[in-house]
Amino acid sequence: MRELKYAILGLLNQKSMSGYELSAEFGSALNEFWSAKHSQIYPELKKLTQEGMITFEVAISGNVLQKKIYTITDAGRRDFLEWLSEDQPMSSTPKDIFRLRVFFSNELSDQQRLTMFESHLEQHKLRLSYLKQQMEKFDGTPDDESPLLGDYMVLTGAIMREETTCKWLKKCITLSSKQDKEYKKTGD
Amino acid sequence: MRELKYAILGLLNQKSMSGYELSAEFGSALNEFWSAKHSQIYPELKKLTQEGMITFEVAISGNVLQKKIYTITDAGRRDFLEWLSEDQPMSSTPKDIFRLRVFFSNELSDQQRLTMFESHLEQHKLRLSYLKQQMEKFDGTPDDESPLLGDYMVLTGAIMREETTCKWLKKCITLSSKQDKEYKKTGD
DNA sequence: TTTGACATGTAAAGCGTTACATGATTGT
DNA sequence: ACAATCATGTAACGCTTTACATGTCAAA
Repeated sequence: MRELKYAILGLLNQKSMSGYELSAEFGSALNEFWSAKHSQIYPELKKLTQEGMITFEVAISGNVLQKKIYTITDAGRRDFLEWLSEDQPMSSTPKDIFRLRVFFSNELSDQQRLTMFESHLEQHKLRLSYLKQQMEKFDGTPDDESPLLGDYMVLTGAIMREETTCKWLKKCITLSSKQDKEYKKTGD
Repeated sequence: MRELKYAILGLLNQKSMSGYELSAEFGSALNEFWSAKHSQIYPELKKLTQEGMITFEVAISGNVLQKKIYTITDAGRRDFLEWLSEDQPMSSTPKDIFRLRVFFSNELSDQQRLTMFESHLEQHKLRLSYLKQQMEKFDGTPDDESPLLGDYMVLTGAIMREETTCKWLKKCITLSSKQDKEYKKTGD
């Protein structure tokens, strides 16, 4: 599959940069749908260089510190574009450990279950507000020619996803405590 | 992390079954948020047996075909319940190869981009209708005591997620072709 | 002078998929 | 007889994370 390969080629197709900078990209712009540690990136860059997909030039930061600035080659660009043009079927639902917990949550006490949902709701609310703040970097909606449109689309998708997750968690909280109030009023 | 371990323990906590049956569970009920092939399940069952989390009895189907029916032990149940009770932070966004493609999609022609979105929209619509059909197995909303509630919650979440994905894809289609109509009318 | 960011690598271990391998049972 | 499903395993390969390992640079 070599998915990391194409993530890297895609980024280098936008702009030449070092492994460290690529690493930073995976931590910011792409973080919403991809990630990779430097321990995976550096070996992949080595491999891509050997395969002729990219080349590098050594640059100096300060006096001696070396960094390798990688540039995509024509072969690399061709390969990347070919990959991008393939139509690939929808991938299977990704593993989700939280949903696994929810599936088994009838083994928890009502209180524990509620706490679990509320804790996650708080975290997703926070994530949502961060994403909305990210949205401010766009000055309106990019038009269909803009190279920013892809970025805008994935951010929009991420916000919609988080909003839905929050709604779902609220619904789960309602379902968990649905009969609780009546129960307690009668029981106490 | 041993997440497969807890997925298996959780299932065996509901009901004793064979590796083959566990395999089938991963293909149906849990498929919305977890999966595992038999090549991963059998070694894990072996390991869990060695660790004293589960035991098995050999049963015979037909005349000679053996199957191992696994049962969770008290130690296994304790371990599972402890894991379930831990409060774990929200996990980072899973890798999504389609969103990676969308991010880079400005390199595609308008037509290619549109086809990509439309193809995925069709697939997600199909998935959504399948999930809605699955929902019919529930006779109304399970109450908060029901062991079915977790199942109901994850199905609800999956439907909400697919609905949002469809909405997002439609939005992407609009954004891709936003200025196209005007453009073509003027250009032609 | 010390902290944090910059910068690049390797090693080990775990997780996951595909492929290899075998054989019984049931229904057509 | 044949196919589909039941049933269980191992091997090889690739991907990902965590930890190990080293050293520079800029700012406080």
